[in-house]
Amino acid sequence: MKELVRSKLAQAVKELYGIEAPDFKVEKPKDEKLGDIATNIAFLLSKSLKRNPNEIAGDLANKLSEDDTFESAEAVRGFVNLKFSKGFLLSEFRKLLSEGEGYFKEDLGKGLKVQLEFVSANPTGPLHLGHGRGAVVGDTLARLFRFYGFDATREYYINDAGRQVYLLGVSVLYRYLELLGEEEKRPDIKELFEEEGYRGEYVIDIAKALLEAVGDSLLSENNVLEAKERILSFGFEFPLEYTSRFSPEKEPEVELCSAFGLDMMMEEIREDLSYMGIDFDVWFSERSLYERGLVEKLIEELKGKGYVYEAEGALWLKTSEFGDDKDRVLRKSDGSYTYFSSDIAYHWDKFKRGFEKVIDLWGADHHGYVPRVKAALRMLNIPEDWLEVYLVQMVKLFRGGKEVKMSKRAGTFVPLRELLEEVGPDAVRFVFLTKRSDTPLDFDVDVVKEKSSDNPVFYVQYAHARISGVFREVKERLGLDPEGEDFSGFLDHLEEDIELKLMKKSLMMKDELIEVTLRRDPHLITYLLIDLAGLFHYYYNHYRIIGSEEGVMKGRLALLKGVRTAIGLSLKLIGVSAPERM
RNA sequence: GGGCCCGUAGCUCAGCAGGACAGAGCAGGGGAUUUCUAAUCCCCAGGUCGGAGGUUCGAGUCCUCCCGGGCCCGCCA
Repeated sequence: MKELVRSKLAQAVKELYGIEAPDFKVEKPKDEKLGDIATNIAFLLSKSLKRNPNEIAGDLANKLSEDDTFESAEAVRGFVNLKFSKGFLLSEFRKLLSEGEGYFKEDLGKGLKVQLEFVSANPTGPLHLGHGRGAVVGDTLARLFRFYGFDATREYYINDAGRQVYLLGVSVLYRYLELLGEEEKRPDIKELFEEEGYRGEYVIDIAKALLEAVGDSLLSENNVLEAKERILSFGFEFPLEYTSRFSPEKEPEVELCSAFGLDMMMEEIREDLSYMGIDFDVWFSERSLYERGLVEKLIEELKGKGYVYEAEGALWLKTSEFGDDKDRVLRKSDGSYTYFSSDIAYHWDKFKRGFEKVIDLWGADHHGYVPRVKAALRMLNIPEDWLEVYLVQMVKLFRGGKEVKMSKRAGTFVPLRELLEEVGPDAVRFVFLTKRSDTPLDFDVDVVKEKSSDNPVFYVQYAHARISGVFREVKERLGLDPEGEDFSGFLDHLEEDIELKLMKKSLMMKDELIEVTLRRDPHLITYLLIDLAGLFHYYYNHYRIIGSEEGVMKGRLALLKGVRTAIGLSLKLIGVSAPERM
């Protein structure tokens, strides 16, 4: 509707002054008493027309009051305030009723290929709350992008290369030996585990599964290949991708533990995500970049452009020439590559795969990492605005008014699964979207478990369920079917201001969702939902549907149907269920 | 020392590509239940938008400085 108003204003400016309108704002006024839509256009025109803003606003208001889209158009202190006419709102609302969710659609993306990379947690431990938040924000953005005509891909980057994976193997092996009472036999493993190992209980779980599958056959290095076969034939319910690819090189027993650990962890991560309703389209392996020689190729490419030099036995990239604080190491003096190298290679690969826009969600602790990646991309002649990075801040969990800091299972952090099991995916998703993702979030478990208006998730879902309840009741008592029958013709019978307001808010949801998408602010959807649900609850408490005069009742049923569509769609876009009853 | 983020009602936070008297929920006080789900609704009270300057017709929103809090500054990932 904003676009419609915008074009009418631009048209009016042209007719009145014979000039093109500047880039003006069309927005909801802070105070709804002022009207439905306001614009600052007169302020912007006042300079070029050399006239007082309020006079210009007056001209425009006069012009627009002739338009039957508007009930009124007024100039107030330089603003043009517009109020939609009842006729216009009714005809829009009828469109909503006949088109359903389709009414809210718009082809903004025109098929633009967008990739969203998020979560990408190291597969060396369970997902924690911060990962969950990134997952929800990323997935919601993906849903919005798809709804608005973008060709969006969800991708998870698996850091399955490098030292962390080796350390996972060491940790699993140590716990395995411990289970057999043999840890003293490998002082090298014990020492490394104690210094840098993963200490969470989940490693013991992996070791137990391993022990069950292979018995003590890993005690002797000669049996590693045999152990691999035993794992593969043991009948785990998850794909043993890493294990099956494993081939013995140096320290084969550690490597086998790594591979098996990766398989188990990735399975757990996939389960958590899918429990939250998130399915990735692509699981991209860091290791595959090395296997394809892409990291070497990248370095050759950068060398060819003259951005690489050698110093102190390492290979450096001149990122400082592109806005970074200092140059960064690509290849360490021991010959291994940094995470940075593979990460540039990864983004280079994304570019070559034809993504026209890439959005990364990273943990906020990576913020110092942004300039160097952007610097590298510029060296590769990748456009500045191709990559958008959003940082996701951490989540603190509160229970009984106190912060929950640790978990036995994960060690130093609270695993996402614990929260999911306690409050369910709907609450988790909703609450993760109640704050801007780049600021820290406090998650109060107790609030979300309450079944009252204190709990925003239930509050919104309840509005949806209530409408469904009315529809059920109408069907049973009167044999009417608001879902199937078309009552939109009875909207004329509605006389109350609040009914028009409910229509307006439902219709405006389209503009709001579009703005949320373009500004990448998915958290605002929860506020929009609370707002609309609140207005509905008020209405429900003050006006009866069943028992009103027949025309009014049918009009109200049509109204509720449209409101439910707006709520249902918004819930769907944030991935929260819209229950028929509660 | 440098960088990023934050500081809005007692609490948790919206609002920040400048705009009209600063919003919501919770907590606090008072009310509504012969009813389509009270898992709801209504009313009241509550703020010098951390502080000081600046830009502007107009600043919670932009700029500078200061104060307070969090996070990051590795040939780790």
